[in-house]
Amino acid sequence: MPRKPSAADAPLRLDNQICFAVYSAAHAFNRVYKPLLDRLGLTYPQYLVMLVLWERDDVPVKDIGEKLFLDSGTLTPLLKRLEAAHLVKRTRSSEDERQVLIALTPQGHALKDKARSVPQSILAASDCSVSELVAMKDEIVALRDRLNAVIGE
Amino acid sequence: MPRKPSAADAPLRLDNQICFAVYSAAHAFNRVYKPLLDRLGLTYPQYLVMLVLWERDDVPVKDIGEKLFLDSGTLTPLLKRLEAAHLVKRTRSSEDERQVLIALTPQGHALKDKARSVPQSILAASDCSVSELVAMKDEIVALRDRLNAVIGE
DNA sequence: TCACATTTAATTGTTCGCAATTGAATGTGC
DNA sequence: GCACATTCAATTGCGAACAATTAAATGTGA
Repeated sequence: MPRKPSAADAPLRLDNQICFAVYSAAHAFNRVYKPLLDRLGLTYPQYLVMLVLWERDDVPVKDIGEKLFLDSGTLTPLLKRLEAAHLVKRTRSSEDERQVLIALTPQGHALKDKARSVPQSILAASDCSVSELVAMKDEIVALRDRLNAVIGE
Repeated sequence: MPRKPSAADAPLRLDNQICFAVYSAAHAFNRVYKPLLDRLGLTYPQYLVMLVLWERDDVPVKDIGEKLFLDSGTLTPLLKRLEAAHLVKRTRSSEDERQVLIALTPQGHALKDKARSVPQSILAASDCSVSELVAMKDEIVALRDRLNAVIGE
């Protein structure tokens, strides 16, 4: 027998879940990015790694992982693919042989110029003012940091 | 030679990307959910499918996909795992043999009661008022829908 | 009716994402 | 100096996520 919607079920309703909003928005972003990044020969996570490296080059895997909240199980194969694409070089640090330093190749540096049009296209797809987006971003980052604080206890 | 931060690079800076905020928040949610869902024997995407089915049972794969923005390449193996866990049953529709209908088993129905504590735990981890979360959720959903609108053109 | 397009799941192959483990390098306390 | 713990990247195994293709069922137009 069909049950009428119960108030007790409200917390379990899909449309009431902020996590699903975030989850589905992440996928929507990914789908908007895909055609843009295809032209650069990058996936979205690879693009994030490149953003890190364009800010600061020659960093250990661990640093990239801390900035992107990813571990070596994700980054090691991803970085090997970037190396196979001649965008980065992986070399063991001579000071600390445990570390692997990731450095951009000339092609990796050059790709930055081709990437400059990407944020503009995303902004257009968002159909939203910059100030609104910045405000949303700050709220989402604050929420993320509160969630991450709970994990680390 | 180290370059000083250039204003022209601001759009490419990781911390300025709303997409990264959303992406990393989704992962943070997933990490908070993991221990809660482990007790139910579900992954987060499986939990989303169960949320859909707890609202309405006996639906074709396509309907689940439309609600969750997922395709059969993701859902078919996921639903087979839920079937292997005895939470759902997959049967071809007799009216339209192309469709596979997904129905909850008694265990699948029963799991709903065990899941009721999950949203409360997430709310606590968010460390945020319900009204703030609802406002954020609505903004994120609106953004997601604008992004999805761009894709479908 | 019959050729044709459309719809629906399933399948294949590639790339993430993470838990758990491994192994080498480094740091430490005695 | 030496046992011990810690750090770091790599590896393995599993579960998404999606593009592209396949195959079967259904719908449509002439």
